Order: sequence, then C-alpha cells, then structure tokens
Amino acid sequence: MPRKPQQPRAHATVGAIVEAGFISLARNGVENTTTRHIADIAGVSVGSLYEYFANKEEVFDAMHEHMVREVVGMVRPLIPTLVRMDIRELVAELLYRFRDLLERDDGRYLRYMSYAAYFAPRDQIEPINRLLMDLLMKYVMHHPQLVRLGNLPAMGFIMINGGVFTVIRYLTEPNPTVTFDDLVRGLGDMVAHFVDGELQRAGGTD
Amino acid sequence: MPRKPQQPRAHATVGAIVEAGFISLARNGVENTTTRHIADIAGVSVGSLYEYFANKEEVFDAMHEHMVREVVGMVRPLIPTLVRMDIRELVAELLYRFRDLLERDDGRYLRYMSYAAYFAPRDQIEPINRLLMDLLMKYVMHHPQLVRLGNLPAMGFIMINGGVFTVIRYLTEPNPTVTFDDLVRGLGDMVAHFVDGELQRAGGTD
DNA sequence: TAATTGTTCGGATTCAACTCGGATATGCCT
DNA sequence: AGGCATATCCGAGTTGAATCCGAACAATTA
Repeated sequence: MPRKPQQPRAHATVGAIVEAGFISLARNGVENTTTRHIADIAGVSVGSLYEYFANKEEVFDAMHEHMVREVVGMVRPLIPTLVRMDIRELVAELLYRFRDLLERDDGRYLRYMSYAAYFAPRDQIEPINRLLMDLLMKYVMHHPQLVRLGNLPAMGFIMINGGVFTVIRYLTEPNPTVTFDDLVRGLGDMVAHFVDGELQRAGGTD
Repeated sequence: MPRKPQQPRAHATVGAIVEAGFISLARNGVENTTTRHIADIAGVSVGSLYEYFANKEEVFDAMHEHMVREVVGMVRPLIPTLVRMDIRELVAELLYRFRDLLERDDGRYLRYMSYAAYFAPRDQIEPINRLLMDLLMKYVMHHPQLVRLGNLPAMGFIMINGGVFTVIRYLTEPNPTVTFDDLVRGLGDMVAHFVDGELQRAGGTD
C-alpha cells in the first residue's frame, strides 16, 4: 500500500526516483537496475522508494507513464499543423521530432523504449497508438480523397507499429548502415506510394 | 565455466533444459521463470543446469539460438520458390508460415519473441535479418526491373524490421481489431504499391 | 576391475527485493 | 512561538531466487 505524496517534498522525492530510474536504466540496463541503485541516484533510501511504489515494477510503470505523457504532449499540439501537410512531410516531421525526443538527455527515453516496446503491457503503450490513430483519422478527414482508402484500421496498425518500432530499432542500432534521413525518406515513400497506389486502384470502381 | 555436453545423456539434459525454458516462459512469463522451475520441468536439478549454463541468461541465449535456427531452417529452403513469386504472394507466404511457426506448441516461440529484446542483444536477431536481406537481394536479382529501385538497404531495413515486429505485435495483441488476413493483405499492398510507385517514379529518368 | 573423466545432485552462499519500527520534518492550531 | 498530528524518511533485517561447490554416481578406457 504505497502512499500518495502530499507535501512538495514528497513530490520531489517521487520525481527524483522516476528520473533516477531513467538514469540507472540508461547507465546499467534493466538487469543491473536495482532498487538500491535507483534510490542512491535519487538521493533517497530504499525505504522511501517503497513508501511511494509498491515494487520495482511500479517505478517502471511511472517511468512509462512519464514517457507516454512526453510523447503525447509533443504530438498532440502538432496535430492541427500535421493534418494540413503533405503525407511525406507529415511522416518526416513526426519522425524527426520523435527521434529528438528519444535522444534527449543522452537517449534516456530511447533506452527505456527499447526495453518497453517488448515488455510493457499492451495497454500501457496504447495511449500513443490511439493518439496516432487519431491523427490518421483526422488526416483522412482533411484530405477527402483519402476516404476511399480501404482497410484503414489494418493500415493504421501497420504504419503505426511498423513505423514506431522501425525507428526505435534504428536508433538503437550501434552501426547503422543507412542514415536516418534515408530511413525517414524511405518511410515517407512507403506511405506515399501506398496511398497513391490504393487511390489508383480504387479510382475506376465505385 | 560451464562444460560442453559430451555424452548423449548430457545432450538430452541440455535439450530438456532449453525446452523447459520455453515451457516455463509460456506458463509463467519471464518474471516468474526461475532456474528451479526450469530445472524441475526439465526433470533435473539446478546443479545440472549450472553444469551447462553459466547463468540463467545463457539458458535464454540457448533458447534464442534454438528459435533462430528454427526460423532460418524454415525460410532458407523456401527461398528458391519465393524469389519466383509475385511480391504479394511472397509476403503472404512468408507471413503465414512465420505465424504458424510462432504459434506452434501453444505459442512457445511467440511468447519468447515478445520478451526477446529484453535480454537478447541486438546481434542475436541478426541472422534472421541477414537471411531476409539475402532473400530481398535474391528477389531483386530474379526480377531485373527491380534493380532500378533505389535505397535498397533502407527499404530492406524498413520492410524487414517493420514487418517482423508488426506481426509479433499483432499476434500478441489479446483482442485484435483486424484479422490476420487483413494484416497480411495490408503488408502485401504496402510493399507492392511501394515497388510500383518507385518504378513509376524511376521510369522516366536515367 | 581400477582409474579417470563426465554427469548429477542438493545444501550453502550471495545478493537484490521488499518490510518494519522508529527517527525526523512539516504544517496547522492556539 | 510552542506543541501536536501526520507526512516523510531511513536503513538494518527478512525472504527467496540465482549461483556455487564438493561429494556421489555413471560411463568409458585399459
């Protein structure tokens, strides 16, 4: 039964622990991230950690929540601008910003992500998926000709999951054989050609 | 300093341990997969386990190797056939077989895969990437008009990583909103439209 | 069969997660 | 300001899983 922080001091402690979690993860990897490490880096005792988190898992959960909040906070305000863009521009804009976010603070979030992409429970990464799906829908709304695209849920699933993961995978690659620019261009082309191809195919019918 | 099994009995022990690893992982998840569990399921003692594996990590490594071998063993013989196929067929064939493999034995490999990045270092999944890149190259060779496609390494990276991950992600989804058939069709369309689009674009120039 | 080498076993050790009872700080009330 | 209630913090102690180790058992060789 962890308690909720009520005084500013306690809020600071909780914040320090979450931040320490990212730092320890980036420094030592999951395996070697112990509660003691985290507490040490945060400058508090293990006892304090367990005052606010039921177990180590919950620290990771809090980190996750923090990161999701960052991503959502970055993307949501961009949506009105993004929906007016050309599809390639949209992809590029999103990916460059996503990369910058992931590489902030010595790749703190990236490191976390590269673990989280796998072990985080489905519903924890959901907000990001929903957000991107929402963006997709709004984009389609703003470009009426796209309404004819079929199978939007499946394509959204592919583009979102494939895209997000490909970028994470790329950024964690120690010796990438292609540049990030190439990757972005490739993903943009992929999406753009898909849209064109589908529209062409749907052109005659209906 | 774990030793190498030399007698058949020992080989059987090692095999049983690796298999037990998959079973325990599928039953209890990573968190609750202890060396004792694994040893119990394998019908040996913990001591025996440590005779052949320096630590729990190495058991996972062996599982990983086993799985990679399975995948490679499945794909490689298909290559000659695949390279002659239409691109959509190729994607479909590969993905359905991949799914079947992952879902074999109550999703033993799938379960492992969804944790894999947790412990498996980047270079351990490399053989599969290389294999698929190899397939891509051979495919291009067999379809000379594709040689005009630019940026093959980047596109390969995108299609392989994006594809593999999307499928794993889909299969681990508890309540998918689209069918696997839709997913396969979507990925096939994606790739096919990309190829068509690029060829069209490259058509006039050069 | 005796000697050597490979294999298995399970209790002993180590280390990280987590608990608990008490010490200290904070905010509020008079 | 002084004092009380409660929030916060602490870290030694408990628990259990990973790992080690030395003795027992099996196979192989001569």
